[in-house]
Amino acid sequence: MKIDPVSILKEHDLKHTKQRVRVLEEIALDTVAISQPDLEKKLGKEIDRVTLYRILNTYQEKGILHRIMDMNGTANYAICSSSCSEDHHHDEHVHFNCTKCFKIYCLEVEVPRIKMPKGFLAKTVSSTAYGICEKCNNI
Amino acid sequence: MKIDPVSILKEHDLKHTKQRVRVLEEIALDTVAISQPDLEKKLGKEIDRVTLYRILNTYQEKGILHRIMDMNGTANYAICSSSCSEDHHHDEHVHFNCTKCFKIYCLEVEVPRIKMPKGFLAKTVSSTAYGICEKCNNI
DNA sequence: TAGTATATGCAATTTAATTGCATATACTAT
DNA sequence: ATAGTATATGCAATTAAATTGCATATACTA
Ligand SMILES: [Mn+2]
Ligand SMILES: [Mn+2]
Ligand SMILES: [Zn+2]
Ligand SMILES: [Zn+2]
Repeated sequence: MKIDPVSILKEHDLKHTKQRVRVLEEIALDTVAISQPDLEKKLGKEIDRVTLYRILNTYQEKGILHRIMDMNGTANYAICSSSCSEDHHHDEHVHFNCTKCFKIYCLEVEVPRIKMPKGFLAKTVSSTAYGICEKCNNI
Repeated sequence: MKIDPVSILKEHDLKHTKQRVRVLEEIALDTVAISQPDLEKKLGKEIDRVTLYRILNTYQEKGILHRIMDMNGTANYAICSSSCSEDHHHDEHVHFNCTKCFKIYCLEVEVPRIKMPKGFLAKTVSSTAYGICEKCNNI
């Protein structure tokens, strides 16, 4: 899937600023999710820390990015599927968190349906597998 | 299941201190997991913040508690099933995170088996459902 | 091109987590 | 019961993460 930051911004009625474009570019570079700390490092002083926080929040609200928390409570971000919108995300795929390289993959695997106990009404389910990723397996 | 802090400490070769007992008591009060911030509030100045961090860490390592991260990256703690040990946790049940009261429940539901793509080796899978809990449903 | 709305950067706060060290406490051996 | 040893605790200091307020810069509209 090709990412065009500029048109993504247009589609979501967001102003076109170089910081916003930059963040999308950086995240689109790799297919795996990127952690907020890594993102900060990559961007260095191109973008103010606070601005980055704000951009990531807006992107998440608008359905441009989805946030995946890793086992340490660190935020990771990945591009949403094209069908996500402000009101509703459609990113119910399984995530894979490598315990060696710590990368987080968005797998093309649907989150399995889970039968809830009486009284509990599940709206979304998140499912993360922890283990060794394909790259780390081949080393 | 009845919780006896003192014997739990014995079983795991941990020194019996009033702070450790206190933490276990507090967590055992409710069947739902308790968040670290809530725990801090409850304990007030009975226990130093740093000590609490350390106690929670050792309990987790020893397989006495398991940690569940909520959607905001906040740590929540719940008693482990009796079969958990230092080397191996057996807490692969589904968690339910209420989006209204924010409580986290350990459900008696096994995490479903997920088929991994070639190359990915899953060791554990975590599964959390978000929605409205039984209590909030009845209000 | 001027006017308006909002995004950005910077400084200041607030909150969370970690580290080092002196003292207190639990357990062991006598 | 007591003394000796190991380690848990509390406190102070650091480090790191996140939030807020506000002045200025920038993008879009008319
Ligand atoms: Mn994903
Ligand atoms: Mn649990
Ligand atoms: Zn890996
Ligand atoms: Zn609830």
